Amino acid sequence: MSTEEERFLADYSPAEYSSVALTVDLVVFAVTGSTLHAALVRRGGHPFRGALALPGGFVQPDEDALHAAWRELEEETGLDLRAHRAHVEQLATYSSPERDPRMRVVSVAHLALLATDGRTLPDLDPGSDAASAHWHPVHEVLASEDLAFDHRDILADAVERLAGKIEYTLTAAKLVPEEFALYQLRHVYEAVWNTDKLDAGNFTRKLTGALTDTGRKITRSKGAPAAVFTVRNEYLSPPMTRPAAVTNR
Amino acid sequence: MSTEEERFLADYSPAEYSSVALTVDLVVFAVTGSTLHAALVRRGGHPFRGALALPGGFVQPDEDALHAAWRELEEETGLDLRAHRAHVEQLATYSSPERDPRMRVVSVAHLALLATDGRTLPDLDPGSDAASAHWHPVHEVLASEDLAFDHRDILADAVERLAGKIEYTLTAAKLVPEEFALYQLRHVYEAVWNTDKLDAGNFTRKLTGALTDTGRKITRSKGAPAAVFTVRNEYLSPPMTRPAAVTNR
DNA sequence: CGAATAGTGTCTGTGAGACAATATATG
DNA sequence: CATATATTGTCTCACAGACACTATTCG
Repeated sequence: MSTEEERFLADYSPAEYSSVALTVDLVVFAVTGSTLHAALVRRGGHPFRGALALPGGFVQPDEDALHAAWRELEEETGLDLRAHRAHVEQLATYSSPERDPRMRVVSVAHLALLATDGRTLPDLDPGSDAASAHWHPVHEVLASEDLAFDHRDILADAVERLAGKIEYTLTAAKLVPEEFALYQLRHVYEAVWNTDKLDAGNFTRKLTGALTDTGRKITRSKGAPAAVFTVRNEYLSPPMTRPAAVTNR
Repeated sequence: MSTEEERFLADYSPAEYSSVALTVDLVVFAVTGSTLHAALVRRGGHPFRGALALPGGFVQPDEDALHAAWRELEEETGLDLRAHRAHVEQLATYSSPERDPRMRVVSVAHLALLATDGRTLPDLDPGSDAASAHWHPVHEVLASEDLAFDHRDILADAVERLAGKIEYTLTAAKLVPEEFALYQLRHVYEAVWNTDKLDAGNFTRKLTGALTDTGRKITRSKGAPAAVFTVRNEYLSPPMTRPAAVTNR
């Protein structure tokens, strides 16, 4: 132990000081259609063999947790982050002494949002090892699947965080290309809130105030062409209101 | 290193694994009048000698961060938690490798709310050592004082978290006795939002829906007696709206 | 043309905010 | 009585939600 550390410990009384292994766990979300998906890993080894788990890894000595989250996002999913718009933010820290039966591991969970066009999910490194990540529909997983460690809690917390945050911010736009039509954004809201009751007309009216119209239009298979927008204002005022229906609080 | 740990590390590739010291930092809030106060410690030693800092301490091997926060709340402030209603929740984790110049310390910051009657602040162990905590007005400290480490960021994040949270929950009631009058709750909102523009009549109307009237009344120095309420519903729907004025975002 | 979709118009109910009015306490 | 305060009443404006309507595209 260095003298610096000894002086440090002298600051504290009593000096019970122990070290922990610090990891990040990632909740990686992407949307197709009106379904929210998460990138999950099937565990090959003990403990929780065969169960689904969140991707993650150690925080290194020279980086903070957010940096580790970005690095692991690239390493564990095999994503080319130059080709995909991505957003990462801290979720919460899980520190129960028993959360990993092997040793003390404290994990700073992060929320990662990947932009999609709403039709296909980003490729998750098909060539990597057996423990590579695959997309799973979130609300179905939460309803039926067993998850390793405390990853069910983390995943549920992540969904709730995102569901709440898109009420008063345009965080939903992180799940959609930089330029997007309103139906894409609407599908994100439906996917996160697990509902289909969003009136397209009212949705348009409520959101256009926070967006910039590029003047361009795009067309789907059928129907009138939709205007293409970019985000003007990160905050929504007044906020969107989540339908009371499917909300599981 | 135990065999368990070795097997554990084999899960990861590459196995760069390092340990960190894990601490909790506490943002302890209480309200008198319409002013939000935080319990802060004046640092005696290097680094940041003389600067104000948040109370905190190490997470011990057998406890999680929340438990450590409760323990440190009692130890560092000398508060008798049997005599004071208190609420503690996790805020965020601060993990920059340079946040403590002496060694790698990762801190899970927590928000602690102490109930007061709005007239006096809880006593902060007057008999303890020189580094004992004292109350400071939060918005003044943020405007003028230097804080040690990254504690200014943590304190500002805590205020913003609380300011946002009382918009859609009755978390403000954690800063007030279990049974309270509406003016007490209104003062909490004014203190946290750093404003005085809350109309008493409208405030009453908006909140009574989430409260239970005990039927009893209390009287201040002058004026009509105020009804005494308890919390019925933890969530506010529709939410309170924060006045645009003083909000510093 | 028929089907699907985008965006606008319209109506109604709810609630926020401003402020007046009333009731009730103290000194 | 003068003053302070709590609570209710009233009015207006803004907006959410429901839904009809129009315009525009594809097949």
